[in-house]
Amino acid sequence: MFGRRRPGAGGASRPAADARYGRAGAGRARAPVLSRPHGRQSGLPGVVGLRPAGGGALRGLCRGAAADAQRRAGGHVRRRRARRRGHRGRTGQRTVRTGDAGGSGAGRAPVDADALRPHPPGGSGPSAGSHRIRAGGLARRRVHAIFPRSPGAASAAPPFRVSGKGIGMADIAKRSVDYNRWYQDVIQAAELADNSPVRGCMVIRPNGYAIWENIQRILDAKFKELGHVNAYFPLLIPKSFLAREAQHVEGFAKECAIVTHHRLKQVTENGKTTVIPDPESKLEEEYVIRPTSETVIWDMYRKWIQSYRDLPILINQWANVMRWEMRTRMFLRTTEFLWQEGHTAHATAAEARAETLQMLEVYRWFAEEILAMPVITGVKTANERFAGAVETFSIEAMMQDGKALQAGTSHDLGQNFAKAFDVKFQDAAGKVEHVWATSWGMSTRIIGALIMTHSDDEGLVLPPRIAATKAVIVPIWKNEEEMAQVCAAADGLAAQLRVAVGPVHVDRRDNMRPGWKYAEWERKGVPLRIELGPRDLAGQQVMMVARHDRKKEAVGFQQLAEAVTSELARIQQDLFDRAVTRRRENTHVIDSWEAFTGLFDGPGGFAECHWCGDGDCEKAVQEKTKVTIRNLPLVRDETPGACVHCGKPSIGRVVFAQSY
RNA sequence: CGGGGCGUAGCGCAGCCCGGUUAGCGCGCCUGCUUCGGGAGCAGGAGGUCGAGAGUUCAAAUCUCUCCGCCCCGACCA
Repeated sequence: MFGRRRPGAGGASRPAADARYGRAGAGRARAPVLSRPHGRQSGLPGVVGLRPAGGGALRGLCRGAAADAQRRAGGHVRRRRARRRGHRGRTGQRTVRTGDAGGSGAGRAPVDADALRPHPPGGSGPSAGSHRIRAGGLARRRVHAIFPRSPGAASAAPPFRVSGKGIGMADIAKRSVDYNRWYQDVIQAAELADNSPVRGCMVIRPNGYAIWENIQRILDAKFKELGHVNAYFPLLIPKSFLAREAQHVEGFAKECAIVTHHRLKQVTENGKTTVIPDPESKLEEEYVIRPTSETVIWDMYRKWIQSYRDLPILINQWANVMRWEMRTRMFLRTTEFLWQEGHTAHATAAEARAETLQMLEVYRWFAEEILAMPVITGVKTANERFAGAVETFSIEAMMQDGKALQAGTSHDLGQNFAKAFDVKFQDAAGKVEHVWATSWGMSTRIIGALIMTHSDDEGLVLPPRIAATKAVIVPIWKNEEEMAQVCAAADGLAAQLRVAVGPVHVDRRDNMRPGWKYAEWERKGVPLRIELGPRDLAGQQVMMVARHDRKKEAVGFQQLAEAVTSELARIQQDLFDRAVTRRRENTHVIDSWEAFTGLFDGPGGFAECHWCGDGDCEKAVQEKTKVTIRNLPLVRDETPGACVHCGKPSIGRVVFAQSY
């Protein structure tokens, strides 16, 4: 994810990773990330001989298989046609998009977007003598006046903007029927993102951005704990910079947006006024919108580094980047995306390698502990290496359709960029040498992975640790008096819960019924729902319902904070366990080509196979089956065997899968 | 960038083939009343440059051309 694959030849065998830093398996036992590994990584034996790979990249043939799967299941296009036909052919019966028995949609209740917005104090005061509460805009404002939003409640305002029902109301396609459609539907239904007027770019909506903010907050804290600092480098990169590192330019040249002018000019043609780039403002040196920042950063590092005393430099940047992709998908591949890119400079190769592995471990920790997403840490093959890297490491996750998704990468850049940008330092002995570099990144793509790891046919499912709203309280009432009592109690409980578990929202909208609210919060992935009605109030208890398994439990007011805390922990663990189980069930040790093609013609998943280490052999597999080597796990079976494709000797198993 | 599909109200769609009053329907939205423990009911109402631009025509959502966008497939990739 961090970078372009290196298009050209790979290096010879590289030192392998220290197994300490990788967790390949379900990895309940975690390697702590708390301290920087000190000392050198001694040279380690090759994980597998990574041979020089041939030139041009061979790319994601993997899509075809997904397409097949989709065709099998009845694809998008067919679905649409069916809908159209349905309208024409069947008398009066509309074609319903999913299995919703509601059909006519008669059962949809109204929702008011305004209900949760703070109302201006003026003009919303209760008017004496009026007791009309429930209906109508004005009356609704009175409700808010009766129950003013407390400062506490306001500060814990939901990241979910409660929108009108018209938005995100589309039924969600079933995963089993149309996985791609389902993915898009979930994003729409949970209001995570929307298409923008700019091709291939998305608008990240508040619900989606809240997830990104949590990702930023948690990762940023971890980076800083490990000694990194943040900085910001410019969006525009002089075109010539890209050309400095041969592999790098080859990797990125095809998808750069280029700034050529600095001024627009109004022109009127056939009575229409429009704007064009002013020919007189053409730039002498054109700029490239960064596809990644290695070049600008290393140009600066040259100025900042003279002696070993200036090292290491451990800088991270939170930024947007742009890669002109042919085909885009929300979060997974957009023309512009947000990410974090770390760029470090070191005095020794060993230190750089240690940093690379340390950050890989950070990503592993983050994916597994925070996102409840099990990942395989490993080394990329030469074919899949970042353009300009000596070695690329990745974390790979399995999505619910069995395909792999690279969720974070960490690169050992060796001295490639130091040489390209002439960054040298003098060591303690007075010797001048190029510095050693790393870079590592995680992007908004991880949100796509998060969606595809946990969500279900009802909508988004979020692990509590990354969810912006941990729980939502739905008060239930029949009349004004009950409403007052129930809402007051809900506010009190919410205040306690906020202290215990963080953001909690009280959904006091009075224009929709509880059932509607349940469905809405489920779509939006809030991990826990707490129902509180008059009967509960009488018994001093609530009903607590988990989003992911709908487990329902009555909890007394006194035990609530504790119960919610432990229930959120249970949810977090369940989601992780569920994902681990799914991965295990869809991971197969495969030793014959027949079994290999059988797996990927059929259900798909991960295949642990022997591989000879030859890049051409890897490409041949890809061309035949659309399956690629995801990585060479840091912890893996190193029993010798025969390559699953060509039969040549192999010194260990690697992970094959179709990928996003 | 090649192949296919689709752009009509916030969402989902009909109308287009065969050009002709004020462009319809469901949901949502607004107003009122009744409702409220799993997606409420009735009544009234608002909302449209028919993706954009040219062209043909007395007349274009409808026919022609160009462009833009979205979706699927291929190529490419985080």
